[in-house]
Amino acid sequence: MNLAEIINKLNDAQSQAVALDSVHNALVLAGAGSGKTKVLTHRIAYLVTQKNVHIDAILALTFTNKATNEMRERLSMLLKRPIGNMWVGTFHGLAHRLLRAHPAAANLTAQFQILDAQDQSRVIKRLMKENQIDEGQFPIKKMQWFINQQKDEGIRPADIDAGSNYFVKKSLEVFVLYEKYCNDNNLIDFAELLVRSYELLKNNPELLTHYQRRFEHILIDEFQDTNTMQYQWVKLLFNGENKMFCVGDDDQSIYSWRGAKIENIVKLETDFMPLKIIRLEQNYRSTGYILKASNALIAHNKNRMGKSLWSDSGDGELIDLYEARNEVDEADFVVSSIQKYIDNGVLANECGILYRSNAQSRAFEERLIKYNIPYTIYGGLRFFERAEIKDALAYLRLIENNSDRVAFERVVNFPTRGIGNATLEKIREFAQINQTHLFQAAINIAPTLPIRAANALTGFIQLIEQMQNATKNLDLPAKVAYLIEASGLVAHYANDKTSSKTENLEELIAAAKQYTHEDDNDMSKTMGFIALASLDSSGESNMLATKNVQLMTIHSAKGLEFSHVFLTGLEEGLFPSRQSQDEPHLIDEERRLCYVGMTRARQKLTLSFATKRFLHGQSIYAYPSRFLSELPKPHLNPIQQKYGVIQKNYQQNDTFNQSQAKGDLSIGRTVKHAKFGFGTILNFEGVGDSTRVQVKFKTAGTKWLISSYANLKFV
DNA sequence: TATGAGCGGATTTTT
DNA sequence: TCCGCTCATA
Repeated sequence: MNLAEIINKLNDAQSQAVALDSVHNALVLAGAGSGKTKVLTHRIAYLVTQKNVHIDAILALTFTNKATNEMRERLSMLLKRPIGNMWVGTFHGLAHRLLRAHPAAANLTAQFQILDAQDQSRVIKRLMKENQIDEGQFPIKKMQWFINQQKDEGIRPADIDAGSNYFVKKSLEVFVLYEKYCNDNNLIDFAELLVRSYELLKNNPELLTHYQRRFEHILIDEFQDTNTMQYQWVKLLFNGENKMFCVGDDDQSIYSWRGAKIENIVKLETDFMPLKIIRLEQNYRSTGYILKASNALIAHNKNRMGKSLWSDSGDGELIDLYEARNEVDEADFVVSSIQKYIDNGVLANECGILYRSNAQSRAFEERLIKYNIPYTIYGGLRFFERAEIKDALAYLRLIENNSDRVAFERVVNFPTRGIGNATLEKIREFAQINQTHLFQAAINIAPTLPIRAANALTGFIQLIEQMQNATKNLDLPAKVAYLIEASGLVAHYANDKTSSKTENLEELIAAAKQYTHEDDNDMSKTMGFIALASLDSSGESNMLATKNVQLMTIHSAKGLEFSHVFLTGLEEGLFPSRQSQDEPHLIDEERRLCYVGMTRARQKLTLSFATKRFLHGQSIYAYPSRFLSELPKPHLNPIQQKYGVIQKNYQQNDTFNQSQAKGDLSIGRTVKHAKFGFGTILNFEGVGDSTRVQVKFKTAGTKWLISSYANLKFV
């Protein structure tokens, strides 16, 4: 491939980035639809074919497996060869690879296993029960959140000073128990993959030097999504000789609640000098009005790096805006519009229905069914997260490695075989005292048990041993095929005709057949497959090509595009969500989310909101989202409600935060509550006796109150 | 050990 | 309202 071939189809900014000199590190601010993946892949192709950089000297990091797969595919096409075990992967995937390559130096045995979020929760739950920590007071979710948050920041229990905060104290206690459990059982959770591989390099200078020298070029996708640990991780690999090439878009940062730090983009300027900032602002995706409206929206955010998308593809159609009476009306409008598009030749899978929260999908589903339009909903359990799949994998793990505790606990009594809690406790206790693993403990303890329990347990031990023997010489797919039968899983689900569990188990064999094992040389094929199941739980090497209308949250739509997009539920309290209402920085993130949603559309964008919505078992009245009033009116095409209700001129509510009179209630007004004291009205919704008021109290925090009960006094 | 009543909680979820 | 989880019961 020659230079012209690489550069030809790029615009100025893109080719400037691709052919950047060998002196600078780069921050490429790539707006939505500006050809970010193209720049990344072409940069690599440029380095390899023009600068004679060896492909092993390149480290390319993404966040999702989807992005990784796409990049690998495009790269092998550009380079016209398979890229095999080139270091192109997700942060977690490559961290995992490092640990597999050097387990001992990372204080792990070679058989260490990944603990996914579900397993993690189960472990925490057990530990809390064993140590009499009350789940009611200290919810498992919160404990799990606490632990992961610390790890994402690279914080170990020893680094935490709980002070006098009882909740932190207890959380720390759980953290300590959890960490001990993981260390004792060779378990690595997602966050730990990063921390541990970071420590591996940090504590082994010669290893670190090796990788610093090896990776002459480090490229990172979606840089705005890096968390503290990921930033530290790449910073550690940077020695000043090698070059960083970061691509990101601060306006599309929508995961700060998961620990992503937009500030990392700013830190680049000091930590990776000399840095060249390149902006990709030409958009190849959306038509003019969509782009201008999106620009206008995001301009309301403070602290941006600054960027303005433009396009030469013309204004296109105006953005439709529909005010629905309720969520059913909204769904009917959206689905009947889709029907019209389809009738006019638009492919159903080019229509995307986007919403803020999963609960909103229901109304759309019902309408789609009514109109007989096939649809696909994204979200929910993914293939490798399904119970029956995890059960099968647990058998596979146990056969592969008897000492796998998580696997043992999962299937020792599933399908049920009469091994109860009492027996299990004895096994755990024996293992603890004798410093052995559960399977060995089971073997030792079985003869000492009462006859029924002894038989049950011996049955399980023999089952595993027999499966081990039978599968010794089988390849992976045959192994899986054998074990789903022999374990009794297939039989267990056989008479369950309502679910697709049996089909899923069959599907697991297909997944095993497809698994290529090309880039995991440090593991056996079986181990590689097991790891893949944790690291890429989607179970699809590529996004399923469907002909269906696509329904998903805006978060999951990031990175996707549709010719026709419906961005729905644009109501205060829903989008932006109620939880973000008091916090300007959270509102900014909601606004970015809205920006992401809008910029998914190529040709046609339709926005909608409902004045009344049935949510959590009650009707909620809501105002149109403030984001709507931030869009330039000339770019919008308000659509008259189908049932002839007079449309309110919501655009008059230009600044939502300003006082909106409603009887005595007005936003910003000071009130006094008998118990909570003085406060300011932040918001209110509903009418008559069901009016709810949000008040920010000076001392009692922010609360929603029913105004007819709260007896607020105006001051 | 399988089922159902009763409960609390209900944004978003890359790995 | 609806889902997931716990606990009591047969």
